[in-house]
Amino acid sequence: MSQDDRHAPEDALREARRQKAQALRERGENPFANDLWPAPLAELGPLRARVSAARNDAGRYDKARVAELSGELGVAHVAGRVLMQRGFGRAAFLRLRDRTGELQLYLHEGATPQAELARLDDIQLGDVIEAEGELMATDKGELSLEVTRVRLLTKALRPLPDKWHGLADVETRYRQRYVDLIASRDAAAVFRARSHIVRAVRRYLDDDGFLEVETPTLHTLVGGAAAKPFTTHHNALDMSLFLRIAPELYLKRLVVGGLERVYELGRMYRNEGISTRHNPEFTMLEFYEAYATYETLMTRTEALFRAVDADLARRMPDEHGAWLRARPFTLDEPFARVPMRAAVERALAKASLPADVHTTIRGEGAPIKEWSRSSERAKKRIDWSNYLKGVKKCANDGEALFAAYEYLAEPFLAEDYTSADGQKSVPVFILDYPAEVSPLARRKDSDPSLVDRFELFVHGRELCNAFSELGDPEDQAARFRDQLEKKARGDEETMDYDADYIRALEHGLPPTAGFGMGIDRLVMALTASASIRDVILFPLLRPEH
RNA sequence: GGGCUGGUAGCUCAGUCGGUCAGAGCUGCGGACUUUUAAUCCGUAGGUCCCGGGUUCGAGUCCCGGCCGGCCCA
Repeated sequence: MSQDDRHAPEDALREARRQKAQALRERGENPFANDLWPAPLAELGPLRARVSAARNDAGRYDKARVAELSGELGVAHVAGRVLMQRGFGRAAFLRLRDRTGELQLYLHEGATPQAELARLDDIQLGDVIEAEGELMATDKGELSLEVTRVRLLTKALRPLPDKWHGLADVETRYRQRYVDLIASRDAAAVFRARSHIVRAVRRYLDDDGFLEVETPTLHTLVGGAAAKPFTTHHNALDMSLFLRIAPELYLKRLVVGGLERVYELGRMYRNEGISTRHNPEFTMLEFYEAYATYETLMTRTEALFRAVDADLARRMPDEHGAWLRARPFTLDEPFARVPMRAAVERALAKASLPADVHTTIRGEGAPIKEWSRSSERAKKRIDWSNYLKGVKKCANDGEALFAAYEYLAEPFLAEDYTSADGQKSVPVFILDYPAEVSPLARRKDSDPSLVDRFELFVHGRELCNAFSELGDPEDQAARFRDQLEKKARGDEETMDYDADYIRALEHGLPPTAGFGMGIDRLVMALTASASIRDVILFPLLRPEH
């Protein structure tokens, strides 16, 4: 505790709690104990599960059935945080939560000794307690522990948020996640889901013979993606370093080295703006598979999504049902596979625009005013001014196709590619990107201006980026040189020339396909979360004060 | 970076046209109640109305600036 805290006037709620703690101390008890009673702890979830057969459809428990089913259980020892408390004369109900679930504690004169009932005076919402008692159901059918012994373990000196509304202030939710996790079941569920999702991703890859590796996060060169890096410095070597923006080039070196199926799941750092879809540090999965193509990886992507979602459904069935309904997309139908050029053409048709807009716009005097009157979409929802600005910066046909895709097609993916019943969007693979915007991908054999690459969009949001890897060291060296030119022209999101990577390629990269996916965005999609901050425990915020 | 929007008790929120507007519920405290489900009932305490200026007889309310958020766009 700092000097300031100690001398600050304490609000009445904290003072009342502090006094209760002091009263305990004066009785020779510790309000911050760690000596639990020696009996082993029963977990609340399993305790509930034990008598689940006594539960009816309305969630009420049958008294007699509970007594029957909990027969040999005897006295159970439980511990957790007090979430609700109702005094009722010489009886009381407490709701207790541990990491596995919640259970009501029922204290009353019939079963609870006077001395134990008196201890309720010390216990408040938010406190951590232990208790002993037998499982029973109340007249109203609420599963309860009929308490014979109770004890405060940890006094909470701060009050919990509103018990009904919880913590609504989003800023406080992000800054004081510990409170959010106590007060909001939904928030806690998202982070449990995240853990299951990450493990399911690992399991999918492990089961298919992929090796998990760890590569450096401190890089001497910028590579593997188009993004601005954070910089730092190593004192002993007096050397500038970049926090990694992608692990790609290291992982492909490992494929050269014979680790033909590798993956890394870890934190990346990009020195860019913050939004509902961007946090400066985020978690990415990359995997590389030798003797595979981007076609292989599309099949894998669908399998991976479905495997992860099925796992989530098994582990969190109740929450998963709610997320499933909240999701604006479905994984039940085949993902759409659309070459970028076709996506642009289709989007133009949907906006009732001429089929050559994306080429005509590059010339002088493009009739944008006339185009924007073609349809509601063209008028209100296509950002012509930024599209035009973007087109002006394009140095070649490839970049122009990409700009057309970005402004004409991508904003409408969610509505243009829907399930058979039209109720939900389907995920869309956009394929065959221009080589100019894909410096690490292999050119298509049938059209060298394009590359064997896809990105996956789930309800219009980019989740994955994958391609058949460029194994030709000379082509790769030329692409690196292009990046240097872009940098010289002022582009801040370019890669450095990585000579060692070229040397690695000269030893021979087997035909390989590689895949990257934002884990945070995957969690957002599966849990129907609106902001990346809802799936990152401690998102970056400006400091308080 | 731009547009819109928010900040009132520990928490959730109301506060009209600038004039008894410093309010409610929860939480806390005191009390009643032996099966509650946001328990109920009675009583009570709790405020830098984000910060700083300005306009005004008078500002939570209007204006300007700042701080910290949210949403959308870049």
